[in-house]
Amino acid sequence: MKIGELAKRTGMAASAIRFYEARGLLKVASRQANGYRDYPEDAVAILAIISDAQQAGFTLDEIKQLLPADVSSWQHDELIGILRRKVADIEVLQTRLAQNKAHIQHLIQLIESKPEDMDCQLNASRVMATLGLHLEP
Amino acid sequence: MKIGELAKRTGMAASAIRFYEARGLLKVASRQANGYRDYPEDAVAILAIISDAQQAGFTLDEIKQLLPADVSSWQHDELIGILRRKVADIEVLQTRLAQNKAHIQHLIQLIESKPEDMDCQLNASRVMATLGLHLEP
DNA sequence: GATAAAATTAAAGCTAACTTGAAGGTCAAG
DNA sequence: CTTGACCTTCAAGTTAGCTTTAATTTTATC
Repeated sequence: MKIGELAKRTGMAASAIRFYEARGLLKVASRQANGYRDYPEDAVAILAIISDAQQAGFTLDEIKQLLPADVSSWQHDELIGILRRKVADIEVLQTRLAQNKAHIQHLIQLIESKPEDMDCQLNASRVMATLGLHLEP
Repeated sequence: MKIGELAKRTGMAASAIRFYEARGLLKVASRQANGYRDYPEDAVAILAIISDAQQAGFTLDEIKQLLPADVSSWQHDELIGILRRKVADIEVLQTRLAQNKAHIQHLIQLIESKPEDMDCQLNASRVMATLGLHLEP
């Protein structure tokens, strides 16, 4: 499969695929007689993994660790370690997001419960005060 | 207060504070006779808001919308709109994070439940297959 | 055989959010 | 009056993750 087809099948830009190769995420593709890269079917799955891992919040460098050139060389413990750490990271993010969401909702409440006769200036100050008081831990 | 003190009190670098001013997030600071920036106490609170908003996932441009130079000019409806959109964004993120977490945990399960006599190669393939089958929507 | 579509490379460009560096003014201490 | 900490500006550098451009070759199509 040439890079164009691989690009279409993965939804990635050919430039991105070459970029991944340059970064060492993809093992260097074999070449056809004309010099064009020639990919095996597997490449689609590997790029899918890269794309998924990225959506899961892994950086390209982390993904590189996760995907040694030789798939059979995956290190059980190392892999598990990386995955566990990522779960921990996600949990931290979840907590932060929940706090931020609660916070913003609190702000919305505050702003909406503004007495109709309160002027903008005062309301703004009230909001400011709240931000100052509650946003920081 | 000079920029150095403000930096210390907010935990930000002076360069970052100047950067925010250049980006229009902070109103241009008044100057002392010698040309040094001179900040009022309020600046600490404003920088705290910027920092918090950032942690909440707002970009500097969004924060700029949230923080008009003149606090009293906050537009009720506009502000509410921005906040609601941010809550929606956070909810999308929460869903994705939950999915990613579940996914990674599933992988950990798969890898850990590997029969002791299965060789690495096979296990790797199994993991690969799982990734291919389940990571994409 | 002429085009157009697709491939190659290396290098430069882009966005975000800053930091760093250069070159220099200001100020308190000794 | 010199040293060093702190301030100024402006320009350029940094990291991530790609994209764009340019110059060139190959392949497919009319």
